Amino acid sequence: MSPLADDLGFLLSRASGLVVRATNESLAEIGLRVRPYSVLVLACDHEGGISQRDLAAALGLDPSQVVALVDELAGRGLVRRAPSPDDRRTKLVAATARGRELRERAAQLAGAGGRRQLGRLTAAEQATLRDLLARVVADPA
Amino acid sequence: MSPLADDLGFLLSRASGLVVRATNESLAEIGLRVRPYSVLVLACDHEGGISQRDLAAALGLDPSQVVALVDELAGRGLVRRAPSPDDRRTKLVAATARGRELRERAAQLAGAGGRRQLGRLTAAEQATLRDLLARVVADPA
DNA sequence: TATTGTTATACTCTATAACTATA
DNA sequence: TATAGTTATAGAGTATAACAATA
Repeated sequence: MSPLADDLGFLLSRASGLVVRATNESLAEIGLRVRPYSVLVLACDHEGGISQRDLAAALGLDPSQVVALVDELAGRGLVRRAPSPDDRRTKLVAATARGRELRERAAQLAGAGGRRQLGRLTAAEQATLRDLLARVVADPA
Repeated sequence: MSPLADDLGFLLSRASGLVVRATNESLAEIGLRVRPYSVLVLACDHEGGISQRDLAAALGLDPSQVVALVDELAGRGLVRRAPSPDDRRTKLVAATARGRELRERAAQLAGAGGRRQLGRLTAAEQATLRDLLARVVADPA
């Protein structure tokens, strides 16, 4: 008999929706949205490139969803697909110089967008929230 | 090592996605999903009915999205639309007896679904999470 | 046989614009 | 003029199934 405003699942999806929307609005200035941005971040942070399978796992997406995201970034010259030297099935997605350059600006914009909602919490509270959510999200393996 | 794993916005949308999916899977047994379920809850908790405009505000949706949700529940005889005595533009959405009956089972199922992810936190931690999210979500007015 | 990337498809969600009937 | 509900539409997100190349 708990009212909706106390429902953790509802609060979670509401908070997520607001933060994603605010972040998308900030990223619009450089023609990015949250999903492609997160792909760019992962590509930048893996020097030798990251396979689409690993990309999908890191983002919690199905590999089939990753294709269009990489296509979009590759079409803009922000990442490129390179065949893996170890396994010819695998394509390694790596950031280009332009991609790395844009990533810095993107990170600033994304941060500013998120703060429109999350700035209501102190730094300590944000850290608490981060720890709690990390445990909710963690793979129980 | 993943930098995204420290991003609060990413964690939020990931956690929300997992909880919503688990809840939808649980609710599938009675042919409901999270959104229609939340409408049913609000209809049940407002004895005299709630206007679609207030429903939209409470759920953070556009009024146009509420129409199909109410249609679906009304089509199953779980809620009904009644004209407001005060304003003939307004329709009050109220739960039927069948709606109230199903709501109890639905709440059990939704709770069980959410616990598949949120049960990793103690009750105290869940309360902390609830308070933090409530502040992120709150209207700053 | 199993896995990586891919295509295809369908359904849900989100976001707007515009219309109607009331106020 | 403004508001409540509605219709319509388009784009983004989610979920599966199946296929080709490779392991």
